[in-house]
Amino acid sequence: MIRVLIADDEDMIRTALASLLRLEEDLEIVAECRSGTEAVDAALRVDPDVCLLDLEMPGLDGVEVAERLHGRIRARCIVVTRHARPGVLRRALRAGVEGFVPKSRRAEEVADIIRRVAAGRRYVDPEIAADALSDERSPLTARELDVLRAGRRGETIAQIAAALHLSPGTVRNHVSSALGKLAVSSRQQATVVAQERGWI
Amino acid sequence: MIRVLIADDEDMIRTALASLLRLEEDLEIVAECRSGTEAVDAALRVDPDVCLLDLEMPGLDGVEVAERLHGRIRARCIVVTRHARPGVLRRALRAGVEGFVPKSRRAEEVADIIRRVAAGRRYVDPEIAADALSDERSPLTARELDVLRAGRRGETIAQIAAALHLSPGTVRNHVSSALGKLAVSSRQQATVVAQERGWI
DNA sequence: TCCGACCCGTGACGAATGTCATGACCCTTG
DNA sequence: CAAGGGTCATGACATTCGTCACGGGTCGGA
Repeated sequence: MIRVLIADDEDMIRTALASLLRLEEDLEIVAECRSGTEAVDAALRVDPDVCLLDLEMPGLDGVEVAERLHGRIRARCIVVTRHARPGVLRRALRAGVEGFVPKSRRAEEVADIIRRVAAGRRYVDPEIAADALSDERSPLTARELDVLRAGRRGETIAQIAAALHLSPGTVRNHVSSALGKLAVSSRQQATVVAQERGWI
Repeated sequence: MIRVLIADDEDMIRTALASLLRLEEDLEIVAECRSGTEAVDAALRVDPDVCLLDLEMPGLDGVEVAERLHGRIRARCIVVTRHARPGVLRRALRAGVEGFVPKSRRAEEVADIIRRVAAGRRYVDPEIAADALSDERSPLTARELDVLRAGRRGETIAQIAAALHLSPGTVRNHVSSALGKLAVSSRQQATVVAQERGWI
């Protein structure tokens, strides 16, 4: 019996998937979560075999959840996303994710992907994988991405600095460096292009 | 037997819903469509009892599909949407839609809503309906919205001014006024909240 | 070993941004 | 008519932001 955690903030898709997966005799849904933080808590508590994580969630997104779980529990993570881009895939793989599925796949395939990942294999959507090979990687360093991510809702430099436990000056240096690489001139523009390319 | 057409461009949610509805003995899925135009064609061809239409679709959106079908066939339409807002609801009702369901509802409820609408009754999500009555309209003026829209990708004040044929000072005044109403302190934050509430 | 990259921090500078006061013009409404 | 709201504009002001130069630290690869 494969024990599965599902996290998606959209009730309709989450409950629909859960109902379908419950019909499978070898799968058991042990947790349904509607946010990233909820998913982390639940995963640490119930210790599932597989986590099916939506990427777009309030608070922590799917990849961030996988990062936090990676190494702490044995669960293997599958990230599901609406906008599948090569950059997101890379970020997910770096976070130790074992499965990557765009929502343009059919729901029927999800059960098989869960079984596959539970069996220790990986699953990466073939189309996205092909794109990822041919596509340019983010020129931004980890810290530069952190800073943009922490400021993506218009937070001030001071707030970003506090959130990342950095000095404001350091934050501005990272920002400035990122702006140069992206050839833009404001943080807001930088977050827009970074999001479009799936780097955040 | 209630004959149902489903239209949603996202394969995972559409196939998941279709599979669930197929389990209901009194429902029959007679068409699955991935775009608005496809939905119109299929509806005219198969003459379903109920159309379950996603709002966010490429080409024609759900409300536009309902408009085109209204009066031509007897099918009753239900619009499903991710971002349910009073404004959208008003538009849907004007288009002759009989059901309005946000994706924050559980999938299990969909079958009942379909039966209800097929029986000639209406279904409007209670929460959204309440919002619509209390009229949560934007406190921003037309110009303030224009300015935020023109700057939503991080454009500078000067660029916004040029785009709207205004003086930079005027733009800053509108921005400042909008920031006060939204209780935020930067343009980027303002665009984030305005977008979240569906005002931009 | 040294070099390069990334990371963290400081300080200073100019430019952009947001705030405020003020005044003008058009509307609509009472 | 008068009052009020929205629009447009100007100028002054403090703050924030992005840039630059600089120094110190770690770490991995040549």
